Amino acid sequence: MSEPASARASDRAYAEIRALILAGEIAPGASVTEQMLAEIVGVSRTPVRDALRRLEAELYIRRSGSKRLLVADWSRDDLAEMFTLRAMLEAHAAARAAERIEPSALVELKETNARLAAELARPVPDIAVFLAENRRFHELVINAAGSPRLAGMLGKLVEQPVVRRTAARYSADELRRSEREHAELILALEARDPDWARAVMTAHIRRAFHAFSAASR
Amino acid sequence: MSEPASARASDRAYAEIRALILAGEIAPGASVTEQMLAEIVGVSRTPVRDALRRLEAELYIRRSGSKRLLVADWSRDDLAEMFTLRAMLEAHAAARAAERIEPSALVELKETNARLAAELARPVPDIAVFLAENRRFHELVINAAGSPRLAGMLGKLVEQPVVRRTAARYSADELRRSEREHAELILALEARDPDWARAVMTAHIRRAFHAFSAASR
DNA sequence: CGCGGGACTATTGTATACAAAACGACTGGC
DNA sequence: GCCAGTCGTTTTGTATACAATAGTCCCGCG
Repeated sequence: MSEPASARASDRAYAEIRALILAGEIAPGASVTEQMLAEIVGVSRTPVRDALRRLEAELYIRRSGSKRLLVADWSRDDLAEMFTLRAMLEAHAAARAAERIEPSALVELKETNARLAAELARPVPDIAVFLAENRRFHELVINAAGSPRLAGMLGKLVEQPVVRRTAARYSADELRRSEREHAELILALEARDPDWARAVMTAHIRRAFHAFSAASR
Repeated sequence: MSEPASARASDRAYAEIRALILAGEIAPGASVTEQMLAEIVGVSRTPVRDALRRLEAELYIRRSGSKRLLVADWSRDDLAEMFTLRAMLEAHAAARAAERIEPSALVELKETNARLAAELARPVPDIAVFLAENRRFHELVINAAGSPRLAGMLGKLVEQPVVRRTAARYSADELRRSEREHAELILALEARDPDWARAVMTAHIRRAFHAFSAASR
């Protein structure tokens, strides 16, 4: 990861608090105060407030009674909703990408999926590496869509806990399936066929959703 | 408008700055400083910064070179993108609403569209009233979809300048067409037919988009 | 013993002062 | 005359102090 520990205190606060929530170290539904977060991160309340605004916009945090801060606790329905929205938006992104992707981006997609495949081919694949490459792959597709608003919306959705909490439970078979679906998406993008790309992406995400549902029942 | 001038300074700042941008009183692409905004609103920089975070998340404001603040200047492509995303998301909302809308919400929808129709029937319709009822109508549909994330995303998209800047240029005929489309959507929702509802909403918004494009060419 | 009111406390919201960084302009050298 | 480096100014970022407000707890009264 080796982040340069961004100079901005508010960025550090954002990253750190978000990491705490994603790692479950804060406990979903728990109430937090600006003060305690400030102490954890080691900065004053000002940058923490800044970070909280962002986290609130991204639904990692809610406000109860317009005051108290609660960390998000997603219900099964919430997760289903996220997957559904993500499927719709990311399928749209794939379709747009098919119409306008640059050759260089296609190359990068292939390289990324190759790294992902290589990891899976190892005797004991490192899930974290898989997730990183997977994330990178989807990010490339979204960027290729050339729609900043879409990218912004998806940015908030994609990284949400779902992936992290569940990927560990995916079977090796599921992971290889992902890699093959990525490969097919690349074919669709190369063919510049938006309908095909949309369909592949929709199937890819909805399959992941059901794999997730089954695994976490 | 008669807003109760919310107790929170940051809310006032948010509303006021947003209004300035929407009314075009700040000039798209212009650069602003926290200080000057603070003076305009009559509060300190702190709540202004708070408001700016929100406005930034909603893309009313960008940051150049990761520092300076610029008010958004939407290109034709940006506007097309907003309409496209809105059409997709709101059509989805309509489909979900068809499956789960409450009878009471249906009644409210009818009442809202009736008020909208009544306004159009007057000798000189007040566009502001039309816009308010129109907004309310769409809001009801979105809420009936029962998907908070979807509602959040659309909230940011729907109100964006498009509506305000352009509705004044819509012909009376266009406005009546909107009312009829709303009526058809209500039929689709009553029939609990998601596909129908989706199609009507898609058509409704894409028609509005093209009316807008033609009017602002 | 239960209920309401009021003071206390914890927490958020706002202002101000200060630090760091970025932009711009000026000057000196080449 | 042009480029680069540096200094000053402007603007953002952070800390701290203070104000307002919501939540709670306890006491007194019915």
